[in-house]
Amino acid sequence: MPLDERKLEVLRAIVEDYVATEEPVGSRALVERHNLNVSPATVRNDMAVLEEEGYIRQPHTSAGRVPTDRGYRLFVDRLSQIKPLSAAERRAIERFMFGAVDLDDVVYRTVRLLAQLTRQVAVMQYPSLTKSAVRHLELVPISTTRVMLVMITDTGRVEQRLVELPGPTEADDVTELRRLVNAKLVGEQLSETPALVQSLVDEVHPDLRQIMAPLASVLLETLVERHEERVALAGTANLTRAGLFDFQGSLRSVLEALEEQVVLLKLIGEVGNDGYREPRVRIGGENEVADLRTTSVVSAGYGPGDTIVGGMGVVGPTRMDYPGTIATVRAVARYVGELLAQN
Amino acid sequence: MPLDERKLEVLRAIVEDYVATEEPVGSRALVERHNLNVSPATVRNDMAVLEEEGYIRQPHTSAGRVPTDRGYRLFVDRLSQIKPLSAAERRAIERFMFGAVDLDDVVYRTVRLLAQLTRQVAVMQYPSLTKSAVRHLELVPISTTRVMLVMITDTGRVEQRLVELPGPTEADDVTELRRLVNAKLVGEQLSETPALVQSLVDEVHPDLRQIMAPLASVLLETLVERHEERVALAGTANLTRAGLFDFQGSLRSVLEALEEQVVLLKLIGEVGNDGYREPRVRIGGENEVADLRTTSVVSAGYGPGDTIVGGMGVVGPTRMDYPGTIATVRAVARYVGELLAQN
DNA sequence: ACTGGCACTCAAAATGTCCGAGTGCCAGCG
DNA sequence: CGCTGGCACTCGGACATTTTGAGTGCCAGT
Repeated sequence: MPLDERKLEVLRAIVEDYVATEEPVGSRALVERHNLNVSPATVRNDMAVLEEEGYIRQPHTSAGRVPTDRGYRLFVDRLSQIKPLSAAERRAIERFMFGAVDLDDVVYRTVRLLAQLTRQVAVMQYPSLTKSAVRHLELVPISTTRVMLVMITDTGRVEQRLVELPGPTEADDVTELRRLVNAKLVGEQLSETPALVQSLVDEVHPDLRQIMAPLASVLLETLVERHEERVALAGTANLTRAGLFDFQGSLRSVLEALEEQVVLLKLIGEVGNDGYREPRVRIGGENEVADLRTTSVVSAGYGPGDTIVGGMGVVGPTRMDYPGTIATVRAVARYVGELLAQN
Repeated sequence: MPLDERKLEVLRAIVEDYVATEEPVGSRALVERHNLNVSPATVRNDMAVLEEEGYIRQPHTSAGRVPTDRGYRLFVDRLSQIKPLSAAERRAIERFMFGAVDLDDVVYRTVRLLAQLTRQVAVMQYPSLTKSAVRHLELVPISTTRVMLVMITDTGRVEQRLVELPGPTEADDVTELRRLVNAKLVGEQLSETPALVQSLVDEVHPDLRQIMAPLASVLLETLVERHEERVALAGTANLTRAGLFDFQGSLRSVLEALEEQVVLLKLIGEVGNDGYREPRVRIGGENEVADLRTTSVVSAGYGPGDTIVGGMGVVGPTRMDYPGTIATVRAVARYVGELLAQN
């Protein structure tokens, strides 16, 4: 049965009231607070239909109704519109981010900001390497057989790695290597580099090849592997606020899931993959991570200009203020994007 | 009144049982489980004395006894001896740490290891800068008016900072600056550098002074300020295990405290200051952080050889297995120290 | 100095009672 | 035909009451 206008209105009212009060909402309370111009009895009939269709349910007979995941989904997709941020919130964002000194600091401030504004757990992926370009490569001799490789990307990120050389090496040779490597790689997207590194090894003067080999393998490691997989987290204390009712007793497993960086990446990271940066909402069971089936996730991609270098988002109970949260996540993601672009 | 041998034995038994069962322990249960060769009535008398002296207390009349902070303190100081680690635990440490690729990875693995072994919340300070020495400074031109300063320390840590120059600058000048800065600072302890930076500004050729000034201030910032203040955290999920009984409802504030990096530093960081690296135990109210009055902290310094570059530790309910926890923290701190020394 | 016995206390669990919000259904109304 | 008011019914939560048992303190006896 298609839901008519009023039934949708009833669903919206239920979601809003339940989010606000945290208590199952009954027909009387509903007509009192929202001015649907009908009687409780009518609402009850509508509720019965909504329940049949799986949008709401009763915790027990003779209790009020509570939205199901499906109900929230409908609400998010069709019944809500994103609240514009208040002026106070806009100011808070600027104040909070003002004076960030380096990339780590930006990330750190952002998660805390998000956690504070949404009063939920905030997660943010460090800018992914693969989407950024090489700005400079530095080779620093540590001893005659060791060199520290330092890479700086255009997102301002710095990676370092130790390289063990096969034998004692002249400072001049190191300088030459530095020149070669920079000439070849600076300005390139990281994702393009593996092929280039290979050609470096092939083209290099035979005298240097022995040294180039280990350097190349470390380079590859630095450029592609691992480590783009870092995630910052804040606001776990907010989990206890939502507390015992949501997450019924599974608070522990939620915390555990949040500590698994890999899990978080899956959650937040895949935002960027489709090149779509607008907030995305996953509600309860829609979530692939079993431990987070009692939570909803609102995540968005961020990055300078048109590129997306990572994701950020918020994890909270399914009973959350979706319009507000979505708006906040979007605003913060945009702001950080601008910040990165200025660099 | 001085406590005789048996009363101490009773206290030890109470602590051990309470830690094991999480329930107030009564006189009968005590004589049954430990073979003190006396009757419950006798134990009751001893308990009365222990209570008078403030080592134990009753949650309510007609309940068993529970150790107080003071009781735990006595237990830790005089009644317990550190359990040697089991072979399995030793293996776990090695297996877990094997293959760590860089400093960040070592820290990350260490906290997770600690959290897992102790089944509590683990905290670890990133190796502090002040105790380490400058290995190399690099200046990378980003544009004509911007330079990226990269510092590498002998603990393998890398710090970077952007420097805004007052005007367009020649590459040659940058090279010259790099030479000057390195000549002056490489090999010096970070704590010694502020004076040297000042002399750099004074001694530099007047042509370069204009450029040196902003560089110097950023240098100072990088060398001393902030940022040595980073902390890694793991195992917050373990808080829920101890759960509702300990931390009575203050779980939230504990989580909040744990998110405050500054607080954690105070907790863990001061270990190194006295140059003493053995585990230190702070029990309940002994703790200076108000939000952590319901917890105990076991912390130790770590570092290569004789120097201490940071602290690590464990936060848990006062009702914790002190001998085991102390042993684990000590062993892990030592292991990490050795690891750093090998570098 | 220790023990067994006894009266007493009190929190927690079990049981019972009541209340009201909420429901489903139905007959009547516009 | 859709909405409404009315009514009987359900059931969880709040509250009061009782029961139970672990634990205590104290004292007289060995």
